[in-house]
Amino acid sequence: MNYNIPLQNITPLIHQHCCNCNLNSLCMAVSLDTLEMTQLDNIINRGKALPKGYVLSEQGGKFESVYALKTGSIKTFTTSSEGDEQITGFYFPGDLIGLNGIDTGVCPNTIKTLETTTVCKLAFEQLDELSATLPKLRRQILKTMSKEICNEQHMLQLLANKSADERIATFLLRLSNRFKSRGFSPLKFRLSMSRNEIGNYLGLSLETVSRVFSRMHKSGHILVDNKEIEIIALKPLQLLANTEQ
Amino acid sequence: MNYNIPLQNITPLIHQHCCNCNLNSLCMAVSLDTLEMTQLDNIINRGKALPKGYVLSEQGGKFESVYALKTGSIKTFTTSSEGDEQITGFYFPGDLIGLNGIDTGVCPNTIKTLETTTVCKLAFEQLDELSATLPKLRRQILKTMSKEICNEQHMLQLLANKSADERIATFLLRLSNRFKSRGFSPLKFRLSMSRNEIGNYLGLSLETVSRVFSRMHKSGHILVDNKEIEIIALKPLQLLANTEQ
DNA sequence: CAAAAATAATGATTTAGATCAATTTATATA
DNA sequence: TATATAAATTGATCTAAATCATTATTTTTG
Repeated sequence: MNYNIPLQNITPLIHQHCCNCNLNSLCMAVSLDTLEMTQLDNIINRGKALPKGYVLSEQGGKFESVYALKTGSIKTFTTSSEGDEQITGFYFPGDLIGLNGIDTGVCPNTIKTLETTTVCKLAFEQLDELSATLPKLRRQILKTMSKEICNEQHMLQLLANKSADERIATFLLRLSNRFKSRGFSPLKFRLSMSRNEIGNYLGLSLETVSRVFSRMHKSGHILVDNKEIEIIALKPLQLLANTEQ
Repeated sequence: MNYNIPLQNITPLIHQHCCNCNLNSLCMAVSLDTLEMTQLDNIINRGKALPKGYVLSEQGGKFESVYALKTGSIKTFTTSSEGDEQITGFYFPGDLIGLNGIDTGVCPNTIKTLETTTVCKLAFEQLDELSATLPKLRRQILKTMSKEICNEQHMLQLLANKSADERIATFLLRLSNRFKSRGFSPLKFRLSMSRNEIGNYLGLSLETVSRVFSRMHKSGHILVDNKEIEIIALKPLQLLANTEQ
């Protein structure tokens, strides 16, 4: 055997099937056995790396596929008739994106990469058919959508009656939790979205986002170096958030 | 045949099976054939009229059932650790409620009647099993959740960057559309929720809700008589909403 | 690598809607 | 049917965050 293959050439190989994917437990394939995973494997279209700003699916287009995020990050947003954009979510490795097109058969939002990103593309019709015979897969799809609803209800709560400080603190803590569950550092991470995008998502102006970051930096809660964030005082930040993450 | 049976005694009889239910097309049973409907019928527990303020399911409780609303109206809300309530949705006949408990197995919000209300209770495990053999039913469940996600994303957009006037106008127009699709009058309806509940849902104080109602009344957009609303100028109201319903 | 463009930080000013307060109207209850 | 309680309206005041404006920093690109 040749052990001299460069790492970057090995990586795609060991990750090319669901059963070897390290995102297994987060993604579709949770708790499926080997045979079931092979069936799932057969309907997956593994994509190559997509550049920053790449549009995976456009609002108004036909709903056909869902996407499993492998590396990088993604934003979803709706564009109003006046042309202004509302970000509806940020997504990270292991997330399954695009299921909300089922109802109307039309994509209700645009899916766009925030940085270099790799995804697996799943044809929805085939996924649905497969789910008839794989109860665990069926349950996983429902769980994903259920979680999405809960996330959005959590956002409603945040937007309806929380201050700028509470929104930002909650935003950072939720990111922290999500990174943690993916095996990334929960206390030190890089924001792949701009201040403007954070503000848009949280219903704040970009100036307010910037000001709150500065304030939290000065008060010693976090360390802000442009897009690099380090949570210094977790408990006080949680207190500041004043909400469940 | 006896044609002298009072109407209130007939109604429960002709509505006791899904295939005779006038909410058919909105609810679970959309496009199922007679045999399929009979199967669905077997797992449904039809309830009697519930009084105003009745709690169907409490936040934190075990997730076991979903509810199909037959008559009346319902609100769902989350309660934070500090005890304040955030309304996440209002529901009307034909709506299917409670699917967001699937992810964690725990009810993420409380489901409460806003007035005298009747519902059908469906055991989720049985519903899921049945959906394996009934593709249309499976699709209907996914559609319901997908629609819920879209609704909430629409709310995010509303809360993130719309004025009080836009929020209220959009709220009224969405109600109008929902009543219309249920065969009720789209221009004249009774609000089953209080100003306080509307404000909570829309991220506004009850005073602002009241003021906007008064303003819209004075400007001739709507007619407000306490809980009775009549939309007088639909187009101008849509213009005021400045958003898709 | 320098110039241009985009993004972020910070200060000054404005404002929409919250909060506080009082009154009116509607609903529940004895 | 009167009384108590809750809900809604309306006015006065306050404030958090938006907007406008400038400067600094970062990123892109020729």
